[in-house]
Amino acid sequence: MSSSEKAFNALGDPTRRIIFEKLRTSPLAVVHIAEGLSISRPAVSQHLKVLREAKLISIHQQGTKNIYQIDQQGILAMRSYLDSFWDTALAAFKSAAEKTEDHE
Amino acid sequence: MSSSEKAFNALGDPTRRIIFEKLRTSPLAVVHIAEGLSISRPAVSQHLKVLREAKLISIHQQGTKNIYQIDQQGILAMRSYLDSFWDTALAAFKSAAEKTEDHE
DNA sequence: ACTTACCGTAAGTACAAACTTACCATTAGT
DNA sequence: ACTAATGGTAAGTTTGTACTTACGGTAAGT
Repeated sequence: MSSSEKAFNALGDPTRRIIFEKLRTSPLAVVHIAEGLSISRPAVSQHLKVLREAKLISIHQQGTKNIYQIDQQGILAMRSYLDSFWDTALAAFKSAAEKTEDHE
Repeated sequence: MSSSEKAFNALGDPTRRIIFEKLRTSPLAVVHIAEGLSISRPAVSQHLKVLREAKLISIHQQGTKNIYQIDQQGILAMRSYLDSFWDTALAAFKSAAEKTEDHE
């Protein structure tokens, strides 16, 4: 399973997107990530594991707390996947358009 | 449900990513999209609906054939979502780093 | 008009994965 | 040493969703 595949799978879940977005402004401990969420803390832990394996977040310990923060690797993987569609899709679109249109 | 949310949900499924990638090089009719896939054609139709509602693909008819092609809207939505993480996550990372490091 | 090719939708099933509770491990503080 | 705080994992349940088959509907060809 490629890097971007894991990332797309991970962000395919709404709850994981919410968790991911919580880390946008600053790193957070698990307790704080779980705050306000309607699911149990173990469920949050399981989501964090998926996000971590997709390299969308990274962890570092601080005493008894596990601090999670955004990891750029996963984001980069998704970006380049999407970019790989960009030009080729545009070319495909053009060639399709040129069948009905005529010049320029 | 926002535009990017639908797109992430759509590309969260491996089969839909395969279908999406099949359209990378050129637009295709449903029959050709289903070729080589191990699922039934109606299943493909259902996936196409999800991708279409996420604005990741668009459709245009050609006789009795329904031709699908990449739609840039969905890709753009995902890109800007990811980009919105870019700077802020970087800033968060920096501020975290500055606590342990000291200058520059 | 009839047949063939193409494809979407409905309804029901089966399975993956998102949950829960229960438990255990580690660290910090007293 | 004991307690409290933090959080990961195991096992089992439940639910969402990716499938299937069956059907209907439209367009093109004869």
